[in-house]
Amino acid sequence: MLSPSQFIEKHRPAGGRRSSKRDFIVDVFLRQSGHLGADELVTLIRNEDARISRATIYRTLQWMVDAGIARRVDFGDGKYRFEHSYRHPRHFHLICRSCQQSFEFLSSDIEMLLEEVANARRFTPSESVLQIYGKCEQCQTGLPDTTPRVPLELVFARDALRVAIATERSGLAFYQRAARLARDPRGRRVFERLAAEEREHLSTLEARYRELTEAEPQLEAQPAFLFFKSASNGLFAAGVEELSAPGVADREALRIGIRCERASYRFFKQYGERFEESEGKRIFLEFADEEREHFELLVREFRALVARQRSRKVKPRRTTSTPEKATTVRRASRPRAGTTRAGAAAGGSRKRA
Amino acid sequence: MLSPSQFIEKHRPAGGRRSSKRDFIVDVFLRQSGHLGADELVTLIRNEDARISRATIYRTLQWMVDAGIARRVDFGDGKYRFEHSYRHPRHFHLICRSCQQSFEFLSSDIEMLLEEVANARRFTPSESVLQIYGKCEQCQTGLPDTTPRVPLELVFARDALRVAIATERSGLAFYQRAARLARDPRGRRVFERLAAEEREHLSTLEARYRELTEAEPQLEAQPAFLFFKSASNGLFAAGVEELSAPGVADREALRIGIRCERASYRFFKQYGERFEESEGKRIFLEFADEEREHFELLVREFRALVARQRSRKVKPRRTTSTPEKATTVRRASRPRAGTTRAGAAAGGSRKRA
DNA sequence: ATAGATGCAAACCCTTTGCACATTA
DNA sequence: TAATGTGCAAAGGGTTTGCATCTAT
Repeated sequence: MLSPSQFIEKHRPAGGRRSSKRDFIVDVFLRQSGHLGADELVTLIRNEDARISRATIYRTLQWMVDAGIARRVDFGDGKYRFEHSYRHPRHFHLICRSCQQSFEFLSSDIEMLLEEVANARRFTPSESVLQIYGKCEQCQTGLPDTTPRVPLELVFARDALRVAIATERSGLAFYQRAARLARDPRGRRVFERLAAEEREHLSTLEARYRELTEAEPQLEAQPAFLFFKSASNGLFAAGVEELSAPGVADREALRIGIRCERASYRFFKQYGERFEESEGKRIFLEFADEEREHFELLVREFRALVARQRSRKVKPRRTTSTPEKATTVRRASRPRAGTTRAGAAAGGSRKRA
Repeated sequence: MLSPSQFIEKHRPAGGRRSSKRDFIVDVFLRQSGHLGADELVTLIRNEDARISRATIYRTLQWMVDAGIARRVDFGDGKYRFEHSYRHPRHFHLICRSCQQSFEFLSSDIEMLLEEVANARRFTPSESVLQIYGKCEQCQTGLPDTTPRVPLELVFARDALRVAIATERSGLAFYQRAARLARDPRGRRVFERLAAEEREHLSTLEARYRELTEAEPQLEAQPAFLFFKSASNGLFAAGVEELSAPGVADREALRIGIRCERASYRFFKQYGERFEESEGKRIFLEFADEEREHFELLVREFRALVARQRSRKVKPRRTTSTPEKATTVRRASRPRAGTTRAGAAAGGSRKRA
C-alpha cells in the first residue's frame, strides 16, 4: 500500500518543478485528518515554524486539488475547506451547525438512486454533493464526546470487510441450497465446490476482520462509514429466495448464480476502482476478483450443462433428472411458494424492507 | 389555494412596517420561476424601471428568507441563489456545469436513507443539501431544448396525483384479494366495501389527473419532479404479496391492511404537511385523510372480529366460517395447492404472530 | 538560462454594515 | 414622533492576481 510520499509522487503532475515550500505544505496538510480551511492551514504552517505566504498556501491548495491529492468542499459558510484523499474515498457529510464538526459517510444505495434520477433527466452526472446539516450528538446532549478517535482509514477497511463478509455469507447460503436442490450430480458438485470456496474465503475474511479489530479495540465501536445497505443484506439474498421458487432446475439455479455473481462482481469492482488507494480499496478489488472467477466458472458450467442436455435430447439415455421433485425440499424449508414465484416473475424489484 | 399576495401576507412577520419598495421587490421575485442571484434580481428590478439600491435588494432577500418566502441555495460557485417557496416544496438540484441551469427533484427514498444515516450517528438533522453536478442533456448533445416549459407547480401536482393513484391501485388490489380470501362474511363485506371505496376514489383521482393533463397538454411529457419510488410501486404492494402467504385468515388480513393503511397515512401526512401551500400539498393531505379513515375502519373491524371470535369460543354455535375453503379460490389461480392448504389449516386459526 | 515558484500588496467578488435621510404607523 | 426602511459608500471576508524576485533544473 502507498505511503504518504508515494501517494504524493503518484499524483505529482509532470512538467512542474519541485519546491521545498510546496512539499512542506503538502506534508503538513496530509498529516491532518479532518477538513481544513485555508486559514487554518496557514496557522498550522506558522506553528511548524515556517514563514510561507498566504498566496502560496492558496496556490498549493489549488495545486493539490488539481493533482487529486485534495478535494475542496463547501460547507456553505462562505469559505472552502479542503480534505486530502489519501486513503479517503469520496464521501458525503453530516455537518454540525453548532460545533462545525463534520462526519463522513458513503451510501451506495443513495448513489444508486441518484443515478436513477440523473438518468431520468438524461443528465450526465460528474459529481454529487450531499450534506446533512443539523446537530451532532454531543451538541445535542451537552455530553462530551467519549468515543475515541480512530483513523477513518480503519473504519473504512472494517466496513469494506463487513460488506464483503455479508456478501460471502449470502453466497454461501445460496450455493448450499443450490447444492441441495441440484438434480444433476455434476451440477451438484459445482455448487458444493463453490459453497466450499465461499466457506473458506469467508473464514479468511473473518480472520482478517478479527485481526483488524483486535489491533484496534475501539474500532468496532465506531459508527459506520459505509452505508451499503443493499450489499450488506447480501447480494445473493434475492438469489436464495429465487431458488425456492417452484420448478427451479439446475439450469435455472446456475442462471441465478450467474446473475448474482455478476452483480456482485460489478458492484465490488465499481467501488473498488473508484476508491482511493487504501486497505478498503484492496478488499473491494480482491473480492471483485473472487466474484469474477465464480462468475466465469458458473458460465462454463452453464454452457456444459446446456451441451449435455442437448446431446441427451438427441440420443436419449435413461433420465438422470427428476428422481425427486424439488417440491419436496421446498415444502420442507419454505411453505409459501406461491408468493415467491410471483415475486420472481416480477424481477429483482421485490425487496421488502 | 393561496394567491401570491395571500402567500406573502401569510408569511409577513408581525412588527415590521410595509414598504412599497420591498413589496415591489418581492413581487418581481415571486414572478420568477428559477433561481436568482442577488445581482440578477437587481437587474430585473432596474429593467422594471425602478431604482432600488443593491443594499435594499440584499436586505429584502434576507427578509424573504427569514419570512419563509424564499430559500437561499448555494451552487458552490461563490454566490448565493434564491428561489421562492410559493407552491414549491423544498427539493434537491441537478446543476449543469456548462450552462448553469438547474433542475429540481425530490426523492422520498433518498430522504428515508438520509434519515437512517443520521439516526445511526445520533445526529439531529435540520436540513439536507443534495446537488448532482454534471452536464444537462442539451449541453451534452448540443441540441436545443425542445421541451416546453411548464410551471413546476403543475408537474408537482401531476406527480402527487401519480403517487396517490399508484397507492390507490395497490390498495384496490389488496382489498379485492382480501375479499376473495375472506372466510367470515362480515369480514368479506368490509373488504368489499373498502375495495369499492378505493375503486371510486381511484376514478376520482384519475379524472383529476385527466383534467390536469388535458388542461396542459405538455404536462405529461415533463420529466418527473417527485421520485417517490417506493410509494409509486404502491404502498400496499407488499401487503398484497403477504396476503398470498398460506394461513392468512381474516384476522391476519385485517392486520396487514391496518399496517399498510397506517404506513400510507403517515407517508402522505408527513409530506403533505411539509409541502408548501399548493395543489400537490392538497392532494397529499386529502389522500392522507382517506387513508386515515380506512385505517380507523379496519381497526374497528379488527376489534369486532376479535370480540366475535372470543364469544364464539365461549358459546360455540354452528360454524359460520369455511362454507367454502379459501383454498378453492387459491387453487384456481395457483396450481400448487398442497402446500397452501396444509399451511392454511395449520396457521390459519390458531397461530397469531 | 529559463520556466516555474514565491512574496507582497492590491484587486476581486459578493455581501454586509454604519450612518444620514426618508417613510410609515 | 418614534420606530423602520432606504441609499450611499465604505468595510468585510475569503480568495485570486500582477509583478518583481527567487530557485530548481
